[in-house]
Parts: sequence; structure tokens; C-alpha cells
Amino acid sequence: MSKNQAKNQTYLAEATIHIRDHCLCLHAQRAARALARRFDDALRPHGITSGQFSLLNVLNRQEPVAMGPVAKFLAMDRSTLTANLKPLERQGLVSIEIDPEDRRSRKLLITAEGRKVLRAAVGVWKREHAALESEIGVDPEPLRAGLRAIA
Amino acid sequence: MSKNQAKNQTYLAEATIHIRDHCLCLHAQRAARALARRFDDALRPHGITSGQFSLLNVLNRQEPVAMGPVAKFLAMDRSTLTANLKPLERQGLVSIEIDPEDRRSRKLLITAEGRKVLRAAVGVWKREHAALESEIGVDPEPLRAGLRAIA
DNA sequence: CGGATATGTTTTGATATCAATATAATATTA
DNA sequence: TAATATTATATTGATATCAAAACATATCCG
Repeated sequence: MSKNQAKNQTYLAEATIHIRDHCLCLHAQRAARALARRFDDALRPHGITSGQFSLLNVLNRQEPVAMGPVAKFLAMDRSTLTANLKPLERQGLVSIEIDPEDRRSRKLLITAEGRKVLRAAVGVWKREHAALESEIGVDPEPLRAGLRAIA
Repeated sequence: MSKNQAKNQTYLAEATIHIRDHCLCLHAQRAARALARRFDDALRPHGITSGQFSLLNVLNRQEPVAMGPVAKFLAMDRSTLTANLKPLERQGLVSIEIDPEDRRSRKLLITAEGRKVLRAAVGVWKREHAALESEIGVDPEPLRAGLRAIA
């Protein structure tokens, strides 16, 4: 191996170690996966995933909302929201209606059944989230602040 | 509406507002989506996604690693790792070999081509991550600590 | 009015994710 | 040694994710 090749490999080895330890994207994906699994497990008895729980939460309003603002709030692509609504609509937990004011737009509404499921799931969330916060052993506020600053 | 129905709706409305503001699972998913999009964009010229970049980073070692430890480090299901390796193997960036010591196990190795791509992508990461840290306007250390505590 | 442009959603195709199950190989133990 | 249990990975089926392109409707402007 030439001197330059050796230097390159050292540079790359050092860079990858730094990235493994410091990359916020990597750390965020790991945490997101771990949390999704945890809440998926906890919510499974109620027949919804953690992502569906979050979406039902967002839709639990007096007035129906359009897709754009919901996708923006969830920091997801609009087409992802379209996909995510399908299982919820099939299960009868949300309804999607063409907005008569602007026929391109859709009004998203949680159904009575959706509220029933959400109501029960909220109890699970409270238990599980309290357990999580006590387990992680760090102040959750700066963590939340950092996550908010990113999204 | 009966008094009890009204109370239920108030309870649920208050709970959902609290959850929207405080759920670490929701906030982590949002941040993870936003960061994945950002680094996917930045890395696109090099033909890899943010997740593939992280995986190449983990595989950039002297000694080959088995799938179990890699999945654990990435906090992902083993079957997800199996799936994630496929595009990288197809592109010739990693190779997967049966471990002769234990024929159930696989040895994961980054290829020379993989190192070449990784090397170029590291430059992108450095620029993009520095920009990210300066943009978020909060100390990244407590954020990283919180994310580590979760995963 | 009518063509160009802009906006909102859906579709398509690729990757990502997990649980459950299956397959393969090793290790244990009767 | 043979049956059983354990370990490591792969497959399957469902949901999640995004970009790009398609589609539908609305707005703008000449």
C-alpha cells in the first residue's frame, strides 16, 4: 500500500468513527425506529400503529383539516399522507371528503369510531410515555426542543 | 349532547393537544423524516440515500461484521437490514459472504467501490451537518444525549 | 373566453420498516 | 448419535417513505 493510500484509509476511518458518534440524522433514525417499535407494541391491542395514533391525534379537531397543513405539521410528503390515510379510512377511523369550496382539496375528519379508538389509545400513550420519560434518565425538555428545531 | 359526552370530548381534546406538543415518538418521527429528506437530497449526486450512507459508515471497518451486531447498532430489525443490503449489494458497494466458521452467519464487507463512494459522501456530510448544527440554534449535545438514551 | 400557470391530490416505482413465519445451521442433551 | 432447542438469516405481507410524473381543478392574464 502506498503512503497516500494509507493516508486516505486513515482519513476515512477517522471520519466514519466521527460520523457514527455525531451524526444527528443517524441518531434520529435510530431513536425514531426504537420509539416506533415501542409504541407500535403498546398500541397493538387497539389495532393501530404509532404513526396512525399520531395522525388520529392531529385529526381530532372540531373543524376538518385539509391535507396540506397536516402533511406539513407531520413533516411528511403529501403523498405519504395519502398513503397513510388509506388503512385508517378502510378501518373506518377517518373519512375523506372533497371540499365543495375547492374541489381539488380534501377535508379530513376523524369518525366517531376513530374517536373511540383514539380515546382508548390515549390511556396507553400516557402510561407508555410516562415510563419512557422515567427510563431515559435525561431531562426530556432539551430533547424535545432539539427535535422541534429540526422539524 | 349529554353532560358526559361533553366531558369526554373535552378530555380527549385536551389530551390530543398535550400529545401533539409532548409526544417524543411523534417529535422523533418528524425530525427523522426531515433529516432523512435533507441528507437524501444532499447525497443524491452520489447515488446513495442517508440510510445507505449510515450503513456504509458502519461497515467501513478493517474486519468484516455479522448482521446481528449491525442491526443492533442501527436499532433496526434484522429483516430490515437484510432488505437494506440488497440495493447496496446490487450497486456493488458491499459484499455479503457466508461465514465459513458458522455457515448460518454472513460477513458484511464494504467494497473498494463502496469506500470510494463513502469517501466522496463524507465531504457532503461534513458540509451538510455543519450547516444543520448552525441552523438549529440549540446546543446539539443534549439532543444527541437524549437520542442516545432512547436508542 | 381561453390558453398558460399554479395548486392540491393521487399514482407509480423504489427503498424502508416491522412482525410473523420459514429455512438453515449450530449447539445441547438425552 | 439422534432428537430437540437455539441461533442467524431470509421471505412474506402490510404499512411507511419519498420523488417524479400524472391528474384534476382553480386562477391569472391577454
